[in-house]
Amino acid sequence: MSPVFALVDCNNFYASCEKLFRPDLADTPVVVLSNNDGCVVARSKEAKALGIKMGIPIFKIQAQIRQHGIQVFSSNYSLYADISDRVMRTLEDMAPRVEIYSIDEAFLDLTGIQPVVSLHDFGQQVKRTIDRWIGITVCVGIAPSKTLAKLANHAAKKYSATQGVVDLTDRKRQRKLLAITPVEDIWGVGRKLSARLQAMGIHTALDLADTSAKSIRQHFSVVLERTLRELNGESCMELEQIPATKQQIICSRSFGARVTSRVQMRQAVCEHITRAAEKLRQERQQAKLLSVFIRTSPYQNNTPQYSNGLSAELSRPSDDTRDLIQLSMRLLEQLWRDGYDYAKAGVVLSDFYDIGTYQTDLFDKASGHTNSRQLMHVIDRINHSGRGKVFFARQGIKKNWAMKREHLSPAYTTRWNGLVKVN
DNA sequence: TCTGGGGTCCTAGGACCC
DNA sequence: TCTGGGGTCCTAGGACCC
Repeated sequence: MSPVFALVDCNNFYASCEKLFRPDLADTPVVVLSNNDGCVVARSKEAKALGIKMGIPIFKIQAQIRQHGIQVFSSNYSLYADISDRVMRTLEDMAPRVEIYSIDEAFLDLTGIQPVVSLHDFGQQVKRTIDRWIGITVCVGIAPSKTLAKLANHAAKKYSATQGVVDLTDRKRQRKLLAITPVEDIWGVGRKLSARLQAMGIHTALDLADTSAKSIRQHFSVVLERTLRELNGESCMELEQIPATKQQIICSRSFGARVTSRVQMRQAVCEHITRAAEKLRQERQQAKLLSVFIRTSPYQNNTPQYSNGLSAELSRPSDDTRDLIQLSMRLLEQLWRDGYDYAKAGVVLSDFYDIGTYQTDLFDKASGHTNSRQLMHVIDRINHSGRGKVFFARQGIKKNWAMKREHLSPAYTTRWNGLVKVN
């Protein structure tokens, strides 16, 4: 049976989440900012209509914000993650196999449902249900490959006549859409590839689909060859229900204010490594390799620049925050140079092992901390309870470098004191 | 003054071995 | 002493995505 995929994608997701609890903002332009209130990462449809571009630094649109009364929000990930969960659970109730692809989109496997219910009707039903139950608007694209489903979803978003659902299982409709799709709008084709393709005279998705797979393979790579095949309706990417275990965990941040002292930098790295260790334990993995990097701002070209990173192995894989802090502090001491305005620091954990599978050598001493597992478990539980935080002294208390979040909305769904009040 | 963060996959090239 | 080629493994860097 030939496969059928649906891509369900939430419209303007972060902006929609912010509006969900603020009915007064229903028709107001809303933008959501990146961490540190740096640039715009989401826009409501009203903000898009005003021409606010994705990724633009906030300071460049101050005039428009004032002029049009645009509402600005710092990103509130716990809110978005919670709304996302509700959407995904609803999808899982409606389709037998679901791949959660990102915080705001999911692929569904619709193979074989056709004789029972029309694909278009099913798409409409999904859209209606998410709208009624959660209050989030989604668009649905349906096609025989993931790449085409993405394209169908784009079309559903772009053309209002589709009412948010496009069934692209028909070959003729596929080619019609491909013909009016610029090559850079294809999933998997970014700026660089697009430029090279244009130079070869490949301007539309249809141009790419009609190029020989062999020549694309030669000039580019298997990745683009796969994209080409998918554009022709040949499914080369399967639905992946079970998320693959991570290969690496990165925690990094730009500072809210420049860091110039070693003590503050230690606190920041400590904080990152602590978060990374939490994520690692959530994955039920232990890491053997740790990297630390620090750098000044590449945008400040009138001040001296420094950027450096170092990696080191632990003697054995660990998920104990104390081991990771210790090693990261050693690396930081080697990296640190006085006299710079540091803008960002981060840590990377990699080389993962399932807990208990690492082969120690015969003469390895018994593991470092006897109470490690229990202690980390207790710390994680307290920190997730919402009732308070336990942290390591090194993380510091007065954090001048902490992330800027001046426009944060309340935690409507995950904190009691963030609950909406009805008067 | 102010420009995000967290990932994946693929390829080329060097090191090393036989 | 000189010369050759094939294979594997690892890493860095590039490109992409949301």
